[in-house]
Amino acid sequence: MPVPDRRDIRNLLLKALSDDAFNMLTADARTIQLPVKHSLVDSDQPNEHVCFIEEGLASMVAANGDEEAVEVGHIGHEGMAGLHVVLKTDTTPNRTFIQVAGSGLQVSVENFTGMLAIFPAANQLFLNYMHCCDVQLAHSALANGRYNMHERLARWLLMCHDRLNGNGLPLTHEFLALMLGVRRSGVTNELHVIEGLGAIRTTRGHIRVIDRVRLEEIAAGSYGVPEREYERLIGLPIRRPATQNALSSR
Amino acid sequence: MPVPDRRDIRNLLLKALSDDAFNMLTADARTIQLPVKHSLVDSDQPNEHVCFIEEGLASMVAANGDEEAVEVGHIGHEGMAGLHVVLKTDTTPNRTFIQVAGSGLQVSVENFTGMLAIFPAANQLFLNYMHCCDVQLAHSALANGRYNMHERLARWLLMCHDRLNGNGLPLTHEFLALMLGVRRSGVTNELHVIEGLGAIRTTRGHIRVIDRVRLEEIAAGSYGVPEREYERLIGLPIRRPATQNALSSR
DNA sequence: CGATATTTCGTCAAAATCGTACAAACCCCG
DNA sequence: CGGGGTTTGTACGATTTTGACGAAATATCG
Repeated sequence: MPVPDRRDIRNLLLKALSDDAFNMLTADARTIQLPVKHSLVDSDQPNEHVCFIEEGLASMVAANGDEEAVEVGHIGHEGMAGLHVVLKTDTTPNRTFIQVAGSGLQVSVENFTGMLAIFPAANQLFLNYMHCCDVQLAHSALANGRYNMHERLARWLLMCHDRLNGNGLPLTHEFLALMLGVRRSGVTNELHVIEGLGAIRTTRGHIRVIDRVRLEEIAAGSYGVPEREYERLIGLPIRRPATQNALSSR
Repeated sequence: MPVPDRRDIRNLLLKALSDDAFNMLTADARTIQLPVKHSLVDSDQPNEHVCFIEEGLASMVAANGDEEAVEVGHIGHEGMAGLHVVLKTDTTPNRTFIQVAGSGLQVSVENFTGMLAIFPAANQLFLNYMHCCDVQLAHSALANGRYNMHERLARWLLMCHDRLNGNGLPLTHEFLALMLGVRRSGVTNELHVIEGLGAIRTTRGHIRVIDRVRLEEIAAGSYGVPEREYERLIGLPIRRPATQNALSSR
């Protein structure tokens, strides 16, 4: 599929690029569909492309020799998959794959790094984004270490809400459990609690945010620092406006 | 204090630099003592220097508006404090400070970034180190999310052991608790268990590793991935040889 | 429509961890 | 030697999370 017109681009990083850099990058790009579980970066495998998410959600997951894994990075229309190529590193032990189906712009690694070499401002933009991801990683560790399921779940829902259109999040409890590294029925319980507090409404395979302010209260300090850093350095808002009782827009 | 002779340098990143890059960097550098709690990077404050650790240990800690904090990065003679300047980012929300007293080479940010601009190989070295720190961050999140105190404590001791000379680690339970984000007396209990397994011996304010192999078994999959990535990309060993019953060398 | 797979709900006892508190052991300094 | 601060050992109940299971509800597809 062809690249959409520049004005229709959703990806914030692409929006932040200069016209010249954008044109060079997209000369070689194409729009691809991103079905659930589609792999964007495999563990310890060089990847041929990076992918700018236009719609949907990807997760970066750290895993190891045991079967253990947790999500450490959240990527939506504000970011890209394959960030390690910004550091000119060929592979990474982390995996990245699609969690909520969508679409994205696929660019070859050569073209991407070539563009970075020519446009210093673009290179700096991606270094800034790299830094934001570092902060997000650090705060994933903080959340996992110091907050309980209640707050972590709210944090996770907020991060999804920031990165998806509308207020409906197509997520199963199973998936949330996998990402948070907790037991599935623990997620079920906590979702009920959060629903009882009036922040969300759940139906099978679907969670709707109805009071974002409340959700931010629940997440407490576990949410916010990486998001503010993104806005400071990239210059575009990532956090959604705090709509209360948004019973509209699915 | 003056910079030591190149051959006496302990820092692995400095060792990996070319002579020219090293000379440029150290023309402006000086050796400084690093007492416990000495701050190397403050939260959201631009720093004037970066610091290459020669001896001792620093921690990068993520914190937020609540009083919550955990260690997310471990820095010893294999690394440097102030890594975000490699990305040309002026500030970071994370703090970095000394945990085990030692010494390091202090270099001004201007000189450091100037050196990076002139020597592409050096720039790539630090990008590689950046990537290693990312992996470490990710695995801090993994450890916090999926491993219990027992394994996390062993992981932490191994990371200290890698970065300090000898087998003695000058650490109090209180400090370990702070870093791991757990209760102090929980650390006490677990240390007893690990001591009972014959991996360490503890005295007041001091932990001695006596069976590293055992310690690695205890840490299970929580330890190892970031270390292997470092060795792959930097080309120098970070993990200590597995000495059993090392009742020698303090 | 009916069969099948997926997703959700709920419950139990057990384990891990926490919060708090206090006493004992230890070290340093005067 | 003796005081004062630091570090460690230990205890208690409370809270959180787990592991394992089966039943109920809902989607999907032929």
